Amino acid sequence: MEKKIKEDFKNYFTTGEFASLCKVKKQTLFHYDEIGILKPHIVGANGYRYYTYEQLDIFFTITMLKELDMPLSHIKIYMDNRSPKGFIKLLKMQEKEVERKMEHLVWLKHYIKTKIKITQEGISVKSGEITIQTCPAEYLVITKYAGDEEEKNIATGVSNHINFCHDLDIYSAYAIGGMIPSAEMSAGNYIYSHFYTKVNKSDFEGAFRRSKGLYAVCYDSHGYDNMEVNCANLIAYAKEHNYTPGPYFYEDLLLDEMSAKGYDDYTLKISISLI
Amino acid sequence: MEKKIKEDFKNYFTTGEFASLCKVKKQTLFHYDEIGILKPHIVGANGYRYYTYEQLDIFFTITMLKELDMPLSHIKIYMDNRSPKGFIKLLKMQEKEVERKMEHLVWLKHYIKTKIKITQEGISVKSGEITIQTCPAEYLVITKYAGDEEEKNIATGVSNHINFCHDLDIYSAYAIGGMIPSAEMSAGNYIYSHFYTKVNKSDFEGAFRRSKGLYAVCYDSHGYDNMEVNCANLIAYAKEHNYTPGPYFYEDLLLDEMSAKGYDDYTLKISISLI
DNA sequence: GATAAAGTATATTGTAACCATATAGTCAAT
DNA sequence: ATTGACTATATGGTTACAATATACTTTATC
Repeated sequence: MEKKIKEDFKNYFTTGEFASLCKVKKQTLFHYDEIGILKPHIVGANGYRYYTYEQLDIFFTITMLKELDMPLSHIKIYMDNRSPKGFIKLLKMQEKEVERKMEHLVWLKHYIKTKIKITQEGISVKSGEITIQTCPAEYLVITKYAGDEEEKNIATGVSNHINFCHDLDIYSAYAIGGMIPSAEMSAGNYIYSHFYTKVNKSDFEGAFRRSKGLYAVCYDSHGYDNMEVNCANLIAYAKEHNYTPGPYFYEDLLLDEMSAKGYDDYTLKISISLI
Repeated sequence: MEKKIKEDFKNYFTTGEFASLCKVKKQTLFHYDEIGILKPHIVGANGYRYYTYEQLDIFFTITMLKELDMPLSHIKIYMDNRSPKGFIKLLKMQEKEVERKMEHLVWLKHYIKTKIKITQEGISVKSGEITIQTCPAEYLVITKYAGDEEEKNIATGVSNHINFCHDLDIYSAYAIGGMIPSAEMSAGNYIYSHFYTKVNKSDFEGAFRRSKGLYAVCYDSHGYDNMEVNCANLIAYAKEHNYTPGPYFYEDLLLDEMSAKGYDDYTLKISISLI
């Protein structure tokens, strides 16, 4: 009797063997058996599961589908209605899914690279010091931030800006920046007039072009507290050197909560064009 | 008092608002608060959570890390020890992760395309009919399947083959094929001598080259049952047409359990070179 | 100013796709 | 015959939330 069983199942894999070939735990196979997406080809009188080598390919295909985020429940639905034509249809859908994922990864890579650049700039600066930089043109998606004084608050302004960007499918690695009219500043009001998000020219037709040229730039690695002073310093600096300060301060956040602990350690960049 | 609270929190987002900007459920923010990776900037006396717009960027960065399969627990560890330099280190690691994922997707795409091709061939064939095909050269990773008769069983042979392929980092979209010596076949034995996996020439230096040229090919869409008959027919056909049959039958599985329900609906392809 | 509608909080349970562990039966080898 | 290796089922745990229930706050409306 023992001999007989051995003979019968010689060409099959036990759960452990099959799992090892699949490079997964036995548990996974139990689970797949239970939910019915990959049942052993036969089950012995002893309750042992026996798999064929053809089933290996099924397992790998299931793995592929899983990697493309298809839930096992959907795989189950497919398996219950499987057919050669259905399989091709499924594969073609997955092919598109792969392409979507690739595009997303390309975007992610760009996002990461940009974050690295921003953070490196944030690390390398001296706080409070004013420098003159020749900046290339930059493109900004901007939204006005005004409304009557009563309603005015940064949250709704930023919210509007974010929604505007989302509607345009724009998700930048840059934090939201703020524009402060230098005229208002001179009058003693540090008030945002616009919020912006840096984009590539190609990302949005109607992007605002921040012209290239000379900018007076000041960094501050102690958060927002000295912003007014920094702005005043920039204006003073411009006038001292016989430049006319441009109409807006640009406020950029370089180091935020992701690398600094608390508002007081944020690193900000303020720039104003020199004319 | 009410007015006071309103004033205080005017520039903050409530959980719901913040969630909507992040395009997630409030629950997610509760969860992040609970595990400590993204706590609201302040919590009101009423217990309400208030988030700043700067935290949006944190949320998106966390999302990015999550998409690259970093568990929230690791993100938490990072957040507890965060620093600008640490952030750059993290980002550079994620950049590599993106590249790994892209490579995998390239492979996946190839895998899917190959599966489509195989399945389409499987669909389009007429069962039992013998055709002559001019086949291009193909490269196979092969492992011998012999040993003394006692130990001989398909499971261990296939297992050895799989492990051999895995060691070479070869994961083909092709199911495992079998080579049957035509001499043995003529003697009445349908016995595999080798198992093989189709690869690209570049995948493996030592790949066996299945030479290009004429092949007699027979498909069977009713599983393994008629294999011996099909092989005999192929030999007969070759001789009839004054060809010498090559040394091996190649047995390929085109439609398996992934598209067919049960052994009897598998579609197989047998080919033998004509000399 | 009262009430309803909308939003927020906590707490509990549920989900997917397993993993870990415990207990018990089976098989293979000495 | 017994040991060690393997199998089975069953139960609880994990991650990253989602759904739901209940209670409290705030906002909007009459």
